[in-house]
Amino acid sequence: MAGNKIRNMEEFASVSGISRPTVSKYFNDPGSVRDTTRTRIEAALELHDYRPNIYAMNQNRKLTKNVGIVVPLLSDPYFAEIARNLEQRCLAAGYRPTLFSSHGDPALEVEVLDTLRSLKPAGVLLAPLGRASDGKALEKFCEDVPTLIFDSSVDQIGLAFVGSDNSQFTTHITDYLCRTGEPPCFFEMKTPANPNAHRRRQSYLRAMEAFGHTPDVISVEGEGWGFEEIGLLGGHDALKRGRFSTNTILCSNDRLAIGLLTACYEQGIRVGRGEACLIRVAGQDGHPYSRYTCPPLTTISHNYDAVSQTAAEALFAAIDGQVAAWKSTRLEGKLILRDSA
Amino acid sequence: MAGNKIRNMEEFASVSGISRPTVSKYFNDPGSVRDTTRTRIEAALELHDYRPNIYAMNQNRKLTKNVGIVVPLLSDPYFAEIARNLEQRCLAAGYRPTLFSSHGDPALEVEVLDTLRSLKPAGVLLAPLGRASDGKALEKFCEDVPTLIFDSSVDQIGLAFVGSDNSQFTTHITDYLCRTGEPPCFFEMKTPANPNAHRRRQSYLRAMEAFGHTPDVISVEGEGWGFEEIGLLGGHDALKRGRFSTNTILCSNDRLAIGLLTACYEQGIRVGRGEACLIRVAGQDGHPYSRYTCPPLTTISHNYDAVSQTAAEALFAAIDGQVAAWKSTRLEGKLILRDSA
DNA sequence: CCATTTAGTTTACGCGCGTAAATTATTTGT
DNA sequence: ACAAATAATTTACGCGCGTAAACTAAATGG
Repeated sequence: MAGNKIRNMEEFASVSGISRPTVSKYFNDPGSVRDTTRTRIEAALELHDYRPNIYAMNQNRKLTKNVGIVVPLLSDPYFAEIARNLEQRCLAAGYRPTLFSSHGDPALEVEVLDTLRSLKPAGVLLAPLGRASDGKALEKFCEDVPTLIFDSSVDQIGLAFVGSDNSQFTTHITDYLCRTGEPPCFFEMKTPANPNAHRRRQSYLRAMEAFGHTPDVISVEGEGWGFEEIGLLGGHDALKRGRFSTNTILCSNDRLAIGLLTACYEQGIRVGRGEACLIRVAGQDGHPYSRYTCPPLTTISHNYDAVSQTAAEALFAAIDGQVAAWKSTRLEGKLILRDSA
Repeated sequence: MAGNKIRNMEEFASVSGISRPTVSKYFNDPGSVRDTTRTRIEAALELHDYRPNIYAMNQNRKLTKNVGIVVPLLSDPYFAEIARNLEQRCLAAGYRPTLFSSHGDPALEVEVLDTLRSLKPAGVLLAPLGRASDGKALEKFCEDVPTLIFDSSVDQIGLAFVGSDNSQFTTHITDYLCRTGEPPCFFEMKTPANPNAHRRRQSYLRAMEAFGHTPDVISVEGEGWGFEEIGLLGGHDALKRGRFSTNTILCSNDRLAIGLLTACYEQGIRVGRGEACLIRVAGQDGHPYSRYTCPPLTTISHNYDAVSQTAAEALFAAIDGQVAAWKSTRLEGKLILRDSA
């Protein structure tokens, strides 16, 4: 870490007393050289602070160590959190993660995939935009680059899919709400960006039927990824019109619930399970901010750790050449009881 | 976009009827070749869908087109938003932005800078962690790589600093609060991660003095970047102990305010400017979620656009060789009046 | 201790492109 | 139309490393 400027691997090899091809092997996989050799190289590294030129490294390597992580919207703390989690796992596994956000824009998503191609990544962890995605482009990309799809699935593309079991989410929380009070209405976007939303509505309908209740779905207008805003406006409208047939509202996702809670507040409608409360509101996702709504939001949370671990490990296995048939893994969520329902 | 696989620039040059060095020139700067030549190359591009190998490109180029964007915590929507803004500007200017987060960890920040070095970026837009940053490491990095510091300044390192005028923020919103009700107490973290927090406290003290009021600073315990949590716990504690000497609380930042609002809610203390409200709460930053708190948060907002535009343009100018003495640009914030104060 | 396996060394080539120098072709201005 | 200026071509080299082949040295095992 201290000394002389080493300009390339040749020079570093000579000062470390090891031949360049062996040093090269070391940098590709430190475990592939003998202990004594590794020790000598690492001793030299302490003294001379050399790092291989990544451009030269990746130029001819069949496989780089790059891994792309793509999320639909990085400014959504849910995706930011899962991206962070995936990033750490990539680093721990010796890969070089690079983070991309589609910013909610299908055209940008395609551009991101294009950029990613030129990085020649060993693999990609991709959470598609969903409905709005350019399906053909995604499919083509998955043919060229080992890609694991997470969060929301699109056909059977890529190596595999890992996400949450949205049906279980909705069934479970609907069950909870039914057991503890009036059966819930379902508050959602009319044209959701994400396919998970459809699964959740279907599960709500099935669950309500199974429990012998009449479902009531309130679909609000609004395009794009500004869910809080949509929940706020749609919530105001639905509340004013008395659109909710029971005193309990299950939101399709937490961000929508955050907007709805604000609408309730602004209309002076007290939310929660206490005596003075008029309605109950629950969300779905376990959004990082759900703890800090007023009242704190009852929700069913993704298992962030398990989703990212399963996704990362599946990708790494595929990169290591372990072939596996396409499969879909959907992990259960955990109910988080707070004051809102 | 349709056809044959072109393997390298040589092949592409031959199918486009232009010599390779000229094609190389084109890719480095499309404007550097004659119109007729550019047209021919672009026609060939339509047919053959070729992109230069970025690793080979960057290997010998003195300057890559890479730009690093580093923020302290990407899961904070404030940083996510400003990062997105900067990213777009880099793309528009023909650079290849890469996003990094220090995840609130000084050790990770150093690692990020190390990774960045190996990318040989043309420039870096860096928002340091602040107090916890390894100052020596930052300084050394700035000597090696053209770096523009934004959001929070650390000495006089890098090309320049661009951020918000935190003194103006606090003075302005303190003034507003004094004019519309009781003068505010100041709610902050005892050991804030960010130097902006110190500026804000100082400005609060000065402003209160100037207005002839007695300042009251409530500094709560708590380490790290979980500001909402710190605001929640510290808020509960301060409320229970009656630590606030007036009915108005100015928070050092919006995330702290979000936690405090939750604490107020949980203690049944109604917040706002209405009749039935016991206290007023205001924040600082213009956090993306501040619109959705209950009540919606009165705050003073960063000028996201202006900050990122100024920062990006200053960096691009420096990359283009325009030398300029180090300077600090601090942009004014805009008061956003909502129901909380 | 010798035969066998495993790891390191030498030598050599090539990846895809940047870039420089010398030359030739094309565009300007007048 | 011709000289001057500008742009493209040809030729050639090198960047820093991956990687393959043939060889030699070191570890292993019975």
